[in-house]
Amino acid sequence: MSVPAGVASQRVADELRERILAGRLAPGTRIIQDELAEELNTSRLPVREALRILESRGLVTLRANSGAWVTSMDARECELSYKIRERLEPLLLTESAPRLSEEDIDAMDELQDGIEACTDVEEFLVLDRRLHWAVYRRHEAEDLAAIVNRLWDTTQHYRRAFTRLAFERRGWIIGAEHRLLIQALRDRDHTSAARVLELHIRRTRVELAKHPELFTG
Amino acid sequence: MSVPAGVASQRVADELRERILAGRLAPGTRIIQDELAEELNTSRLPVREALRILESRGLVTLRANSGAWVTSMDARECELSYKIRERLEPLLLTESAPRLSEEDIDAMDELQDGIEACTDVEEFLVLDRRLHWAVYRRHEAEDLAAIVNRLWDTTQHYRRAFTRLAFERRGWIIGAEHRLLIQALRDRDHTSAARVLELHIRRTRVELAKHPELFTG
DNA sequence: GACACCTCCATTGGATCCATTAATGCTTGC
DNA sequence: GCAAGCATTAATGGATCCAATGGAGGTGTC
Repeated sequence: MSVPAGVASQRVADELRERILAGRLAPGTRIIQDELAEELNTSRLPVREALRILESRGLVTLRANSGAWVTSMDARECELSYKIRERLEPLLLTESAPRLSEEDIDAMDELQDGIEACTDVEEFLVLDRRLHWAVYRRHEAEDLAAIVNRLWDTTQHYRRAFTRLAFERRGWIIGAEHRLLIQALRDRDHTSAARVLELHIRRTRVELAKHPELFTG
Repeated sequence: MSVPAGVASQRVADELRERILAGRLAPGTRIIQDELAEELNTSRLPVREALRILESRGLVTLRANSGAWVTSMDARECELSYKIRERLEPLLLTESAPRLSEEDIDAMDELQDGIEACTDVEEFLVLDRRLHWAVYRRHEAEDLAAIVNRLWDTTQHYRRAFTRLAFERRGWIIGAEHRLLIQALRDRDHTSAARVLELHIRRTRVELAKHPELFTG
Protein backbone atom coordinates (compact mmCIF):
# COMPACT_ATOMS: atom_id res chain seq x y z
CA MET A 1 0.00 0.00 0.00
CA SER A 2 1.24 3.46 -0.87
CA VAL A 3 2.32 5.95 1.75
CA PRO A 4 -0.71 7.85 3.07
CA ALA A 5 -0.17 11.52 2.30
CA GLY A 6 -1.56 14.14 4.66
CA VAL A 7 -4.22 13.91 7.31
CA ALA A 8 -6.27 10.71 7.34
CA SER A 9 -9.68 12.39 7.70
CA GLN A 10 -8.98 14.54 4.65
CA ARG A 11 -7.85 11.52 2.67
CA VAL A 12 -11.02 9.66 3.54
CA ALA A 13 -13.10 12.72 2.62
CA ASP A 14 -11.32 13.05 -0.73
CA GLU A 15 -11.81 9.39 -1.55
CA LEU A 16 -15.49 9.49 -0.63
CA ARG A 17 -16.05 12.68 -2.60
CA GLU A 18 -14.41 11.10 -5.62
CA ARG A 19 -16.71 8.09 -5.41
CA ILE A 20 -19.81 10.22 -5.13
CA LEU A 21 -18.86 12.57 -7.95
CA ALA A 22 -17.89 9.68 -10.21
CA GLY A 23 -21.35 8.25 -9.68
CA ARG A 24 -20.15 5.12 -7.96
CA LEU A 25 -22.16 6.07 -4.87
CA ALA A 26 -25.66 7.08 -5.86
CA PRO A 27 -27.74 9.66 -3.97
CA GLY A 28 -29.66 8.02 -1.15
CA THR A 29 -27.02 5.35 -0.52
CA ARG A 30 -26.40 4.74 3.15
CA ILE A 31 -22.81 5.02 4.37
CA ILE A 32 -21.79 2.80 7.31
CA GLN A 33 -18.79 4.09 9.24
CA ASP A 34 -17.40 0.64 10.05
CA GLU A 35 -17.45 -0.53 6.44
CA LEU A 36 -15.63 2.52 5.11
CA ALA A 37 -13.11 2.42 7.94
CA GLU A 38 -12.22 -1.20 7.28
CA GLU A 39 -12.10 -0.71 3.53
CA LEU A 40 -9.74 2.26 3.80
CA ASN A 41 -7.58 0.66 6.51
CA THR A 42 -8.23 3.25 9.17
CA SER A 43 -10.27 3.61 12.33
CA ARG A 44 -13.78 4.94 12.49
CA LEU A 45 -12.69 8.32 13.81
CA PRO A 46 -11.26 9.75 10.59
CA VAL A 47 -14.36 8.42 8.84
CA ARG A 48 -16.58 10.33 11.24
CA GLU A 49 -14.62 13.52 10.63
CA ALA A 50 -14.67 12.92 6.90
CA LEU A 51 -18.45 12.61 6.99
CA ARG A 52 -18.60 15.96 8.78
CA ILE A 53 -16.39 17.51 6.12
CA LEU A 54 -18.57 16.16 3.32
CA GLU A 55 -21.76 17.16 5.10
CA SER A 56 -20.49 20.72 5.08
CA ARG A 57 -19.90 20.42 1.33
CA GLY A 58 -23.45 19.16 0.93
CA LEU A 59 -22.45 15.78 -0.43
CA VAL A 60 -23.51 13.79 2.62
CA THR A 61 -26.52 14.17 4.89
CA LEU A 62 -26.16 13.26 8.58
CA ARG A 63 -28.88 12.42 11.05
CA ALA A 64 -27.94 12.33 14.74
CA ASN A 65 -27.83 8.85 16.22
CA SER A 66 -29.02 7.45 12.96
CA GLY A 67 -26.50 7.52 10.14
CA ALA A 68 -25.16 9.10 6.99
CA TRP A 69 -26.50 9.06 3.44
CA VAL A 70 -25.33 10.42 0.11
CA THR A 71 -27.37 13.59 -0.32
CA SER A 72 -30.17 13.47 -2.84
CA MET A 73 -32.04 16.40 -4.35
CA ASP A 74 -35.51 16.91 -5.69
CA ALA A 75 -36.24 18.89 -8.84
CA ARG A 76 -37.00 22.03 -6.85
CA GLU A 77 -33.71 22.03 -4.96
CA CYS A 78 -31.78 21.39 -8.15
CA GLU A 79 -33.50 24.21 -9.96
CA LEU A 80 -32.71 26.55 -7.10
CA SER A 81 -29.06 25.52 -7.23
CA TYR A 82 -29.03 26.63 -10.84
CA LYS A 83 -30.67 29.95 -9.96
CA ILE A 84 -27.95 30.55 -7.39
CA ARG A 85 -25.28 29.65 -9.94
CA GLU A 86 -26.86 32.10 -12.39
CA ARG A 87 -26.25 34.90 -9.92
CA LEU A 88 -22.91 33.88 -8.45
CA GLU A 89 -20.90 32.58 -11.38
CA PRO A 90 -21.04 35.84 -13.34
CA LEU A 91 -19.72 37.51 -10.19
CA LEU A 92 -16.90 34.99 -9.94
CA LEU A 93 -16.14 35.53 -13.62
CA THR A 94 -15.95 39.26 -12.96
CA GLU A 95 -13.37 38.59 -10.25
CA SER A 96 -11.24 36.49 -12.57
CA ALA A 97 -11.64 37.88 -16.08
CA PRO A 98 -9.49 41.03 -15.80
CA ARG A 99 -6.51 38.94 -14.75
CA LEU A 100 -6.75 36.26 -17.45
CA SER A 101 -3.77 36.08 -19.79
CA GLU A 102 -3.85 35.38 -23.52
CA GLU A 103 -2.43 31.94 -22.76
CA ASP A 104 -5.24 31.28 -20.29
CA ILE A 105 -7.77 32.05 -23.01
CA ASP A 106 -5.95 29.93 -25.61
CA ALA A 107 -6.15 27.04 -23.17
CA MET A 108 -9.92 27.49 -23.02
CA ASP A 109 -10.26 27.13 -26.78
CA GLU A 110 -8.18 23.96 -26.63
CA LEU A 111 -10.41 22.58 -23.89
CA GLN A 112 -13.46 23.37 -26.00
CA ASP A 113 -11.86 21.50 -28.93
CA GLY A 114 -11.63 18.51 -26.62
CA ILE A 115 -15.24 18.90 -25.51
CA GLU A 116 -16.48 18.97 -29.10
CA ALA A 117 -14.42 15.90 -29.95
CA CYS A 118 -15.50 13.78 -27.01
CA THR A 119 -18.31 11.26 -27.08
CA ASP A 120 -18.18 9.80 -23.59
CA VAL A 121 -20.43 11.33 -20.91
CA GLU A 122 -17.92 10.97 -18.08
CA GLU A 123 -15.22 12.62 -20.15
CA PHE A 124 -17.61 15.43 -21.06
CA LEU A 125 -18.40 16.10 -17.41
CA VAL A 126 -14.71 16.35 -16.56
CA LEU A 127 -13.82 18.61 -19.48
CA ASP A 128 -16.87 20.84 -19.11
CA ARG A 129 -16.07 21.44 -15.46
CA ARG A 130 -12.43 22.04 -16.30
CA LEU A 131 -13.38 24.65 -18.90
CA HIS A 132 -15.61 26.57 -16.53
CA TRP A 133 -12.92 26.61 -13.88
CA ALA A 134 -10.37 27.74 -16.44
CA VAL A 135 -12.56 30.85 -16.74
CA TYR A 136 -12.45 31.38 -12.98
CA ARG A 137 -8.78 30.46 -12.64
CA ARG A 138 -7.51 33.94 -11.75
CA HIS A 139 -10.10 34.78 -9.12
CA GLU A 140 -8.97 35.82 -5.67
CA ALA A 141 -12.26 35.10 -3.98
CA GLU A 142 -11.87 31.83 -2.13
CA ASP A 143 -15.15 31.99 -0.25
CA LEU A 144 -17.20 32.67 -3.37
CA ALA A 145 -15.34 29.98 -5.29
CA ALA A 146 -16.04 27.52 -2.46
CA ILE A 147 -19.78 28.20 -2.68
CA VAL A 148 -19.80 27.73 -6.44
CA ASN A 149 -17.65 24.60 -6.21
CA ARG A 150 -20.10 23.19 -3.72
CA LEU A 151 -23.00 23.81 -6.08
CA TRP A 152 -21.18 21.97 -8.87
CA ASP A 153 -20.56 19.08 -6.48
CA THR A 154 -24.10 18.73 -5.23
CA THR A 155 -25.63 18.89 -8.71
CA GLN A 156 -23.03 16.66 -10.39
CA HIS A 157 -25.20 13.56 -10.29
CA TYR A 158 -28.14 15.30 -11.95
CA ARG A 159 -25.87 16.96 -14.49
CA ARG A 160 -24.67 13.49 -15.44
CA ALA A 161 -28.19 12.16 -15.86
CA PHE A 162 -29.19 15.21 -17.88
CA THR A 163 -26.09 15.04 -20.04
CA ARG A 164 -26.81 11.43 -20.90
CA LEU A 165 -30.14 12.54 -22.32
CA ALA A 166 -29.21 15.74 -24.02
CA PHE A 167 -25.65 16.25 -25.04
CA GLU A 168 -25.55 14.12 -28.14
CA ARG A 169 -28.34 15.74 -30.09
CA ARG A 170 -28.05 19.29 -28.73
CA GLY A 171 -24.36 19.45 -27.98
CA TRP A 172 -23.82 22.22 -30.51
CA ILE A 173 -25.71 24.70 -28.30
CA ILE A 174 -23.29 24.21 -25.45
CA GLY A 175 -20.43 24.55 -27.93
CA ALA A 176 -21.83 27.82 -29.28
CA GLU A 177 -22.26 29.25 -25.79
CA HIS A 178 -18.76 28.23 -24.76
CA ARG A 179 -17.20 29.76 -27.87
CA LEU A 180 -19.15 33.00 -27.37
CA LEU A 181 -17.97 33.15 -23.78
CA ILE A 182 -14.35 32.58 -24.73
CA GLN A 183 -14.54 35.18 -27.50
CA ALA A 184 -16.00 37.79 -25.15
CA LEU A 185 -13.15 37.12 -22.73
CA ARG A 186 -10.65 37.47 -25.57
CA ASP A 187 -12.22 40.81 -26.51
CA ARG A 188 -11.95 41.86 -22.85
CA ASP A 189 -15.69 42.50 -22.95
CA HIS A 190 -16.36 41.27 -19.43
CA THR A 191 -19.93 42.47 -19.34
CA SER A 192 -20.83 40.35 -22.36
CA ALA A 193 -18.92 37.43 -20.94
CA ALA A 194 -20.91 37.62 -17.73
CA ARG A 195 -24.18 37.80 -19.69
CA VAL A 196 -23.32 34.82 -21.88
CA LEU A 197 -22.41 32.81 -18.81
CA GLU A 198 -25.68 33.74 -17.11
CA LEU A 199 -27.64 32.71 -20.20
CA HIS A 200 -25.68 29.47 -20.49
CA ILE A 201 -26.60 28.46 -16.95
CA ARG A 202 -30.15 29.73 -17.32
CA ARG A 203 -30.76 27.76 -20.50
CA THR A 204 -29.49 24.61 -18.84
CA ARG A 205 -31.84 25.20 -15.91
CA VAL A 206 -34.82 25.61 -18.24
CA GLU A 207 -33.88 22.47 -20.18
CA LEU A 208 -33.42 20.53 -16.97
CA ALA A 209 -36.89 21.58 -15.81
CA LYS A 210 -38.31 19.76 -18.83
CA HIS A 211 -37.06 16.44 -17.45
CA PRO A 212 -38.64 15.89 -14.05
CA GLU A 213 -38.24 12.16 -14.56
CA LEU A 214 -34.57 12.53 -13.62
CA PHE A 215 -35.61 13.11 -10.03
CA THR A 216 -38.03 10.28 -9.48
CA GLY A 217 -35.47 8.06 -7.85
CA MET B 1 -25.87 19.99 36.25
CA SER B 2 -28.74 20.39 33.82
CA VAL B 3 -29.69 17.64 31.44
CA PRO B 4 -27.65 17.96 28.25
CA ALA B 5 -30.08 18.35 25.36
CA GLY B 6 -29.16 16.76 22.07
CA VAL B 7 -25.82 15.68 20.72
CA ALA B 8 -22.79 16.98 22.59
CA SER B 9 -20.84 18.11 19.53
CA GLN B 10 -23.81 20.20 18.40
CA ARG B 11 -24.17 21.71 21.85
CA VAL B 12 -20.51 22.67 21.90
CA ALA B 13 -20.81 24.12 18.40
CA ASP B 14 -23.86 26.17 19.38
CA GLU B 15 -22.15 27.52 22.49
CA LEU B 16 -19.02 28.44 20.58
CA ARG B 17 -21.01 30.07 17.79
CA GLU B 18 -22.91 32.11 20.32
CA ARG B 19 -19.67 33.35 21.88
CA ILE B 20 -18.21 34.33 18.55
CA LEU B 21 -21.36 36.08 17.31
CA ALA B 22 -21.78 37.92 20.61
CA GLY B 23 -18.26 39.26 20.18
CA ARG B 24 -16.88 37.53 23.26
CA LEU B 25 -14.38 35.68 21.08
CA ALA B 26 -12.67 38.10 18.72
CA PRO B 27 -11.43 37.13 15.22
CA GLY B 28 -7.91 35.76 15.40
CA THR B 29 -8.35 34.26 18.87
CA ARG B 30 -6.82 30.83 19.18
CA ILE B 31 -9.06 28.02 20.42
CA ILE B 32 -7.43 25.22 22.42
CA GLN B 33 -9.39 21.98 22.42
CA ASP B 34 -8.43 21.00 25.97
CA GLU B 35 -9.54 24.30 27.47
CA LEU B 36 -12.94 24.26 25.82
CA ALA B 37 -13.49 20.60 26.68
CA GLU B 38 -12.76 21.16 30.34
CA GLU B 39 -14.82 24.32 30.49
CA LEU B 40 -17.87 22.65 28.94
CA ASN B 41 -17.47 19.44 30.97
CA THR B 42 -16.97 17.12 28.04
CA SER B 43 -14.13 15.30 26.33
CA ARG B 44 -12.05 16.69 23.51
CA LEU B 45 -13.83 14.63 20.90
CA PRO B 46 -17.08 16.61 20.73
CA VAL B 47 -14.96 19.76 20.71
CA ARG B 48 -13.06 18.50 17.68
CA GLU B 49 -16.30 17.76 15.88
CA ALA B 50 -17.73 21.12 16.90
CA LEU B 51 -14.69 22.85 15.41
CA ARG B 52 -15.32 20.98 12.16
CA ILE B 53 -18.94 22.09 12.20
CA LEU B 54 -17.99 25.71 12.75
CA GLU B 55 -15.23 25.56 10.18
CA SER B 56 -17.85 24.56 7.63
CA ARG B 57 -19.89 27.60 8.68
CA GLY B 58 -16.82 29.75 8.22
CA LEU B 59 -16.63 30.85 11.85
CA VAL B 60 -13.38 29.09 12.70
CA THR B 61 -10.33 28.33 10.62
CA LEU B 62 -8.48 25.03 11.07
CA ARG B 63 -4.88 24.27 10.21
CA ALA B 64 -3.82 20.62 10.21
CA ASN B 65 -1.58 19.65 13.12
CA SER B 66 -1.56 23.23 14.21
CA GLY B 67 -4.79 24.47 15.71
CA ALA B 68 -8.01 26.43 15.39
CA TRP B 69 -8.62 30.16 15.30
CA VAL B 70 -11.69 32.36 15.12
CA THR B 71 -11.87 33.34 11.45
CA SER B 72 -10.88 36.87 10.60
CA MET B 73 -11.57 38.73 7.37
CA ASP B 74 -9.83 41.47 5.50
CA ALA B 75 -11.68 44.35 3.86
CA ARG B 76 -11.65 42.62 0.49
CA GLU B 77 -13.26 39.43 1.76
CA CYS B 78 -15.89 41.36 3.65
CA GLU B 79 -16.76 43.46 0.63
CA LEU B 80 -17.14 40.32 -1.45
CA SER B 81 -19.45 38.83 1.16
CA TYR B 82 -21.67 41.85 0.71
CA LYS B 83 -21.59 41.49 -3.08
CA ILE B 84 -22.72 37.90 -2.71
CA ARG B 85 -25.48 38.97 -0.34
CA GLU B 86 -26.58 41.60 -2.87
CA ARG B 87 -27.21 38.84 -5.38
CA LEU B 88 -28.57 36.09 -3.16
CA GLU B 89 -30.82 37.84 -0.67
CA PRO B 90 -33.15 39.28 -3.32
CA LEU B 91 -33.48 35.72 -4.61
CA LEU B 92 -34.29 34.44 -1.13
CA LEU B 93 -36.82 37.25 -0.76
CA THR B 94 -38.42 36.16 -4.02
CA GLU B 95 -38.78 32.65 -2.62
CA SER B 96 -40.45 33.91 0.53
CA ALA B 97 -42.45 37.01 -0.38
CA PRO B 98 -45.41 35.40 -2.21
CA ARG B 99 -46.16 33.30 0.86
CA LEU B 100 -45.98 36.07 3.48
CA SER B 101 -49.24 36.73 5.33
CA GLU B 102 -50.56 40.13 6.44
CA GLU B 103 -49.65 39.16 10.00
CA ASP B 104 -46.09 38.41 8.93
CA ILE B 105 -45.82 41.89 7.47
CA ASP B 106 -47.38 43.54 10.52
CA ALA B 107 -44.75 41.82 12.63
CA MET B 108 -42.06 43.41 10.47
CA ASP B 109 -43.38 46.89 11.15
CA GLU B 110 -43.39 46.14 14.86
CA LEU B 111 -39.80 44.94 14.66
CA GLN B 112 -38.86 48.13 12.86
CA ASP B 113 -40.53 50.15 15.64
CA GLY B 114 -38.23 48.34 18.05
CA ILE B 115 -35.20 49.04 15.88
CA GLU B 116 -35.96 52.76 15.76
CA ALA B 117 -36.44 52.84 19.52
CA CYS B 118 -33.26 51.02 20.44
CA THR B 119 -30.00 52.70 21.37
CA ASP B 120 -27.80 49.73 22.22
CA VAL B 121 -25.60 48.29 19.49
CA GLU B 122 -26.00 44.66 20.57
CA GLU B 123 -29.77 45.02 20.64
CA PHE B 124 -29.72 46.64 17.22
CA LEU B 125 -27.74 43.75 15.75
CA VAL B 126 -30.23 41.22 17.12
CA LEU B 127 -33.32 43.11 15.96
CA ASP B 128 -31.90 43.98 12.54
CA ARG B 129 -31.09 40.36 11.88
CA ARG B 130 -34.49 39.30 13.15
CA LEU B 131 -36.23 41.74 10.79
CA HIS B 132 -34.35 40.51 7.75
CA TRP B 133 -35.16 36.92 8.59
CA ALA B 134 -38.79 37.83 9.13
CA VAL B 135 -38.75 38.79 5.44
CA TYR B 136 -37.34 35.39 4.50
CA ARG B 137 -39.50 33.46 6.94
CA ARG B 138 -41.70 31.71 4.34
CA HIS B 139 -38.92 30.53 2.05
CA GLU B 140 -38.64 26.87 1.20
CA ALA B 141 -35.05 27.03 0.07
CA GLU B 142 -32.96 25.58 2.86
CA ASP B 143 -29.69 25.47 0.94
CA LEU B 144 -29.92 29.10 -0.16
CA ALA B 145 -30.93 30.18 3.33
CA ALA B 146 -27.95 28.31 4.76
CA ILE B 147 -25.56 30.19 2.47
CA VAL B 148 -27.07 33.54 3.41
CA ASN B 149 -27.09 32.67 7.10
CA ARG B 150 -23.43 31.81 6.86
CA LEU B 151 -22.66 35.17 5.29
CA TRP B 152 -24.44 36.95 8.15
CA ASP B 153 -22.44 34.88 10.63
CA THR B 154 -19.04 35.50 9.13
CA THR B 155 -19.59 39.25 8.75
CA GLN B 156 -21.27 39.73 12.14
CA HIS B 157 -18.13 41.01 13.84
CA TYR B 158 -17.53 43.66 11.20
CA ARG B 159 -21.19 44.63 11.15
CA ARG B 160 -20.91 45.26 14.88
CA ALA B 161 -17.83 47.45 14.48
CA PHE B 162 -19.45 49.35 11.62
CA THR B 163 -22.69 49.79 13.51
CA ARG B 164 -20.84 51.30 16.46
CA LEU B 165 -19.52 53.98 14.13
CA ALA B 166 -22.51 54.67 11.98
CA PHE B 167 -25.92 53.83 13.32
CA GLU B 168 -26.42 56.75 15.66
CA ARG B 169 -25.94 59.56 13.20
CA ARG B 170 -27.22 57.83 10.04
CA GLY B 171 -29.71 55.41 11.51
CA TRP B 172 -32.60 57.09 9.71
CA ILE B 173 -31.34 55.78 6.34
CA ILE B 174 -31.61 52.18 7.50
CA GLY B 175 -35.06 52.97 8.87
CA ALA B 176 -36.17 54.46 5.55
CA GLU B 177 -34.90 51.45 3.61
CA HIS B 178 -36.56 49.02 5.98
CA ARG B 179 -39.91 50.83 5.79
CA LEU B 180 -39.73 50.96 1.99
CA LEU B 181 -39.02 47.24 1.91
CA ILE B 182 -41.93 46.43 4.20
CA GLN B 183 -44.28 48.66 2.22
CA ALA B 184 -43.32 47.01 -1.06
CA LEU B 185 -44.03 43.62 0.49
CA ARG B 186 -47.39 44.89 1.75
CA ASP B 187 -48.20 46.08 -1.78
CA ARG B 188 -47.21 42.65 -3.08
CA ASP B 189 -44.75 44.41 -5.35
CA HIS B 190 -42.06 41.80 -5.06
CA THR B 191 -39.88 43.27 -7.78
CA SER B 192 -39.60 46.57 -5.93
CA ALA B 193 -39.02 44.74 -2.67
CA ALA B 194 -36.11 42.84 -4.20
CA ARG B 195 -34.66 46.08 -5.61
CA VAL B 196 -34.93 47.93 -2.29
CA LEU B 197 -33.23 45.04 -0.55
CA GLU B 198 -30.43 44.99 -3.10
CA LEU B 199 -29.91 48.72 -2.67
CA HIS B 200 -29.98 48.41 1.11
CA ILE B 201 -27.18 45.84 1.08
CA ARG B 202 -25.28 47.71 -1.62
CA ARG B 203 -25.37 51.00 0.26
CA THR B 204 -24.07 49.28 3.37
CA ARG B 205 -21.22 47.78 1.36
CA VAL B 206 -20.27 51.18 -0.04
CA GLU B 207 -20.40 52.77 3.40
CA LEU B 208 -18.34 49.97 4.86
CA ALA B 209 -15.69 50.47 2.18
CA LYS B 210 -15.17 53.98 3.55
CA HIS B 211 -13.92 52.55 6.82
CA PRO B 212 -10.89 50.38 6.09
CA GLU B 213 -9.67 51.06 9.63
CA LEU B 214 -12.16 48.45 10.88
CA PHE B 215 -9.98 45.75 9.38
CA THR B 216 -6.58 46.72 10.68
CA GLY B 217 -6.69 44.31 13.59
C1' DG C 1 27.97 37.36 16.84
C1' DA C 2 24.75 35.13 13.92
C1' DC C 3 22.72 31.27 11.92
C1' DA C 4 21.49 26.55 11.85
C1' DC C 5 20.35 22.39 13.96
C1' DC C 6 18.72 19.59 17.62
C1' DT C 7 16.00 18.56 21.51
C1' DC C 8 11.92 19.07 24.31
C1' DC C 9 7.20 20.28 25.23
C1' DA C 10 2.60 21.59 24.13
C1' DT C 11 -1.15 20.43 21.19
C1' DT C 12 -3.44 18.06 17.71
C1' DG C 13 -4.51 13.49 15.21
C1' DG C 14 -5.75 8.48 15.58
C1' DA C 15 -7.12 3.94 17.76
C1' DT C 16 -9.60 1.28 20.92
C1' DC C 17 -13.14 0.58 24.22
C1' DC C 18 -17.60 1.53 26.31
C1' DA C 19 -22.32 3.78 26.50
C1' DT C 20 -26.46 5.13 24.12
C1' DT C 21 -29.76 5.31 20.75
C1' DA C 22 -32.84 3.78 17.30
C1' DA C 23 -34.70 0.52 14.26
C1' DT C 24 -36.34 -4.05 13.39
C1' DG C 25 -38.46 -8.30 14.35
C1' DC C 26 -40.82 -11.21 17.33
C1' DT C 27 -44.25 -12.19 20.63
C1' DT C 28 -48.47 -11.55 22.87
C1' DG C 29 -53.01 -9.96 23.48
C1' DC C 30 -57.23 -8.42 21.60
C1' DG D 1 -55.19 -11.80 11.65
C1' DC D 2 -53.57 -7.39 12.97
C1' DA D 3 -51.63 -4.09 15.95
C1' DA D 4 -48.95 -2.65 19.77
C1' DG D 5 -45.25 -3.16 22.84
C1' DC D 6 -41.04 -5.10 24.28
C1' DA D 7 -36.58 -7.06 23.53
C1' DT D 8 -32.64 -7.67 20.77
C1' DT D 9 -29.18 -6.02 17.75
C1' DA D 10 -26.60 -3.10 14.94
C1' DA D 11 -24.66 1.29 14.35
C1' DT D 12 -23.60 5.84 16.11
C1' DG D 13 -21.80 9.01 19.93
C1' DG D 14 -18.35 9.77 23.67
C1' DA D 15 -14.18 8.97 26.75
C1' DT D 16 -9.61 7.68 27.42
C1' DC D 17 -5.12 6.50 25.95
C1' DC D 18 -1.24 6.71 22.77
C1' DA D 19 1.34 8.49 18.67
C1' DA D 20 2.90 12.14 15.73
C1' DT D 21 3.61 16.80 14.45
C1' DG D 22 5.11 21.51 14.85
C1' DG D 23 6.92 25.33 17.20
C1' DA D 24 10.08 27.38 20.55
C1' DG D 25 14.18 27.78 22.88
C1' DG D 26 18.78 26.69 23.71
C1' DT D 27 23.32 25.25 22.29
C1' DG D 28 27.03 24.53 19.24
C1' DT D 29 29.60 25.71 15.23
C1' DC D 30 31.17 28.59 11.50
